[in-house]
Amino acid sequence: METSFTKNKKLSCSDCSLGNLCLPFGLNSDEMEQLEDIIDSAQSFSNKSTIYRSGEPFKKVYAVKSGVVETVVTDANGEDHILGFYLPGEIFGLDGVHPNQYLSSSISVASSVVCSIDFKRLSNLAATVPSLQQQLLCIMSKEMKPSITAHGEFTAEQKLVHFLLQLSTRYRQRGYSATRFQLLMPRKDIANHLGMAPETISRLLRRLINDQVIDIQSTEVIVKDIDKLWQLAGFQSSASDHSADTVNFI
Amino acid sequence: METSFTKNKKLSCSDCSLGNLCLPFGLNSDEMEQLEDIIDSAQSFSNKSTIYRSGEPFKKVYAVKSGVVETVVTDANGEDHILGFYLPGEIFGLDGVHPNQYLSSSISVASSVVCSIDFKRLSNLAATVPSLQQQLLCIMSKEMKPSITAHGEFTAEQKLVHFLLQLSTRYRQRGYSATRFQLLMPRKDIANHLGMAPETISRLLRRLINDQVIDIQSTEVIVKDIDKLWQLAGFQSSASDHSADTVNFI
DNA sequence: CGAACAATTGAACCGATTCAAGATGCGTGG
DNA sequence: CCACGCATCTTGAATCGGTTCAATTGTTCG
Repeated sequence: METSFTKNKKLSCSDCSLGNLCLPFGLNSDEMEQLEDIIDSAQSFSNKSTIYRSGEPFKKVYAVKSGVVETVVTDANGEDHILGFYLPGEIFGLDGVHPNQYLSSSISVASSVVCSIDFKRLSNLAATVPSLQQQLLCIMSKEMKPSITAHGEFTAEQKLVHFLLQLSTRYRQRGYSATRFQLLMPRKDIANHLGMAPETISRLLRRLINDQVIDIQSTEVIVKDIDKLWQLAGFQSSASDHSADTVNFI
Repeated sequence: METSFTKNKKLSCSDCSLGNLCLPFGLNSDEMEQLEDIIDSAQSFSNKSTIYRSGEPFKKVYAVKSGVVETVVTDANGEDHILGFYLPGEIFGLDGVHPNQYLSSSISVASSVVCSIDFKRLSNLAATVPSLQQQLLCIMSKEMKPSITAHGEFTAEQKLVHFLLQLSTRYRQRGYSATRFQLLMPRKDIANHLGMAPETISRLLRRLINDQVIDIQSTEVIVKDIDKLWQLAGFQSSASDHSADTVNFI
């Protein structure tokens, strides 16, 4: 049993990110077949359409294939709170494991394609495939790390810059450009997520553009000075390499 | 395989909380023995002493037996950020699963007793004990739900009141009183965690005391009007029952 | 093309921080 | 046991960052 961790050399923690396919590396072809067997076919969702609703029983987890998905909770006052955005290659819905129902709703931003996986079958499979189990735990461990900027004590600019860096890093991890990427979600949603007014987002982006740190062409962000961006985020280290993995945390 | 979820009727999601012992229900005596076998003996930590440091390799997860433990990250500017507090019966250290090292440090607030569990052995055991696997996933799923008040858009009073309600709920879940509990961590740490100034904590607590909502006697909080507290938190529902489980989320 | 919505920009306002000072509590040593 | 010193907590007044409100411009789509 102890060896089940060490013998599978194919799996390292950086593999946890799951590639652009719905699911992970480190499986032999037989295991991979079993896995593909339980993945449902991809579904398309148009802008603002709901993938699952808060309160529904937890059955499936989802992987984004294209587009962006946001998760939202509505509080007792009817106010929505956007908890996070999920980019292509990322998994969402795992927060439903606990009370065995989704506590947030997931909504497609722009049009998105997602594929779903029955969680019971996935977790049963994980019990027989150690590397799959570890990857599941890895993904969840990652999501346990709230963006540190959520913990207050940061200026609006730091929060926004950090948000941009996070997107950049996550796109890069999935094989996309870290310096040219889509900002598909509306300002209003970014503002909601970061806990500030849409007007503030506007003003700050304007300032970043004026200062030649970034450029924005329609929905595309072009990072012109990533070091400056890191500096503005409040982490002066030339952190562009290894810290990529910890951007969610620090 | 499919039946491994349904046959173990002893396990329901509410069991995920782990009792006051280090580990969970739903195991037969043989499984329980295997589990106890891998739990290390309890260790004591004095006030402000470190249990593990950010950057150390991830080896163990920990359960609080008494006292309070906080997890902290230090950013590149040398500023500390308190990510969370762990009460008796709760598990911490699981955030280290991902990059296979701890990204936060854990520090005892006041004096605490904790026991540790080697994670490799725990996760190997989980692979053979489905209910243990599910509980692991459950605990992590719970921690994936950041306190919604962290997502900005809340007044300082709402954040603080929500924090108090969260403590109350978590103490109750572990069999302690929901209306009389210890506030062991200093104001400064609460302020840091909630992203506000210590002075603000002071003023708000004073107001809550003046308004007869709570009382504070040295380190003990006495909740005098829990309905009012929920109301102040911004969730007017008489939510004292089932929402207990979702307090982290909403 | 025009309507509806999203984004931008300016000016007044407000909540929370900051700075400064005083109060309370607590362990140590005389 | 009290006196001292240090740390935590409390309270007040000035300041500032970000919000709110309002008006304008830009963009998307039927």
